Amino acid sequence: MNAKKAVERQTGVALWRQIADLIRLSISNGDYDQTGMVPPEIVLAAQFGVNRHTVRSALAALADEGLVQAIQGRGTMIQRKERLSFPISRRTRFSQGLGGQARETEAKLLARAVLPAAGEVAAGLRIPPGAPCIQLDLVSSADGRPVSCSTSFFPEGRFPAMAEQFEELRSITKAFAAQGLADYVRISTELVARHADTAELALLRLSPGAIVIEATAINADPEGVPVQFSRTRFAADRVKLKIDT
Amino acid sequence: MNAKKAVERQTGVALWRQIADLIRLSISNGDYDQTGMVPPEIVLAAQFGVNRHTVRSALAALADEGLVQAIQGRGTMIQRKERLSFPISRRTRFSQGLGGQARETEAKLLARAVLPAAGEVAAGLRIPPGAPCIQLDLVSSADGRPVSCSTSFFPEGRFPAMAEQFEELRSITKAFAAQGLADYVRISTELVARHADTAELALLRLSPGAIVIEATAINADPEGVPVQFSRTRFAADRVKLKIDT
DNA sequence: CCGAAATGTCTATTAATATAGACAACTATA
DNA sequence: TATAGTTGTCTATATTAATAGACATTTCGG
Repeated sequence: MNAKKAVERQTGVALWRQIADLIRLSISNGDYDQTGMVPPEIVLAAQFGVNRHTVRSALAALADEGLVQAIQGRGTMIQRKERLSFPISRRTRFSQGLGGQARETEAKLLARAVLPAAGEVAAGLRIPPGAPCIQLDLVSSADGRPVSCSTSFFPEGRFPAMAEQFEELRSITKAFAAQGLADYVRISTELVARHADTAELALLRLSPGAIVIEATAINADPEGVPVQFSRTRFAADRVKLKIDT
Repeated sequence: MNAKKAVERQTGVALWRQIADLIRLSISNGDYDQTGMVPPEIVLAAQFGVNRHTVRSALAALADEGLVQAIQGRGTMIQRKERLSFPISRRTRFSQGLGGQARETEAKLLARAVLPAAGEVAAGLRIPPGAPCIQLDLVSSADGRPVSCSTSFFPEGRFPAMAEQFEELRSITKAFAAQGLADYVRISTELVARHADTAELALLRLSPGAIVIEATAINADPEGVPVQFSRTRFAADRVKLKIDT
């Protein structure tokens, strides 16, 4: 359990960032729950085998994220410690899924468009390439912290008012219902983890070098006809995906 | 689709590493499939808004991974481009899951031990804390490339010969069968993505800063009694997890 | 066989990262 | 109210990362 906290040099990742990532991990693992504080800078410096100033750079980055707060004379206190558990199942719904974990969830519409379906999207939705589909870009937050950003495609022929309905109802599920689809299930999910790109860093308010989990999913009506192709990028340090089989 | 390839400075992640990660992503996305080559260094430098030497550092890192090979006068060729699709379902089995994607799969036993079950393991296996369990550490490879490393725990009371059987049969499924358990299913899976630690970098032969997907899973016999608690770390740039619901 | 286009190698300079040490400022407690 | 323990700030220096430019070397097509 007490994994050796080692950092490596000349890897293209600055020591202070490696250390910040490791401390963030320790916080979310609950390693410091007894005290509610990060160990003193000198102790951390010894643990990682670096200078105290290097540790200070790491802690400054974490303070910048709002994860910790240093108080002169006392120490560095942990402000926040979250990793929302996010269910992935046939019936995944964003806000429901988070259950009682967040007081408030929000889905914000970033962009909408109607465009001809390209290869992957057309194949997933099983519509001819070039057929019109509606694209919605969303950012979902829990308690004001962005958790994921997503791009969804819906067949325009079947759900022409998807964008308007979503804007009014603030929910994909309700927008489907308003257009005659009472229920839908997930028929396919693929997961990939990678570094966040610049757009994602901004949308999810991540620090550079952060990780996103990209879930490419297809939802279908009860008859199995695809109704939604979506690509959701989760902020990896804020969520844990729970797969219900 | 043509996402803007932007890099950021003063982030603690060297530009050459950010660029290497982006190029690796482009390769696995198939962006360069038409030519089978990476664009010329000058072009990449212009795209990323950096000096040619910085791009060269990135390409050198990728060449070090064996992903590309530069040939003077011709260009930089893509050597390898893989992302194994790995199914996650109630009946996930490592070698079966990879199907025809790899010619050869191998599971190597790194370490074995008998130890008292600690909190999380005991809870997952539903045995009293302190009850003996068998720990097996494995590295799984496909075609000689490490794909994942895992730590599994089995209740010693029920499967006392787990380690020996695995060593002989080279398969968890067969080792279970040899001890009277013909079938088992996955009852729980949790996924988290994070940076690889030093041990994982070595085991999976990753370059520093690489990402792992950590899957914490519980397998149970047909009656629903847990038989295995496992924590598997996948090399994120080599796999795509496919969830069958 | 020439020249365009690509990678390889070298030098020099600037900016960012990391180390080192000293001491000030603040907190909690004996 | 000392004092130990902690964070904050300053200076100085060495190492690494990034930029800039020049030119050599190799490949390939006209």
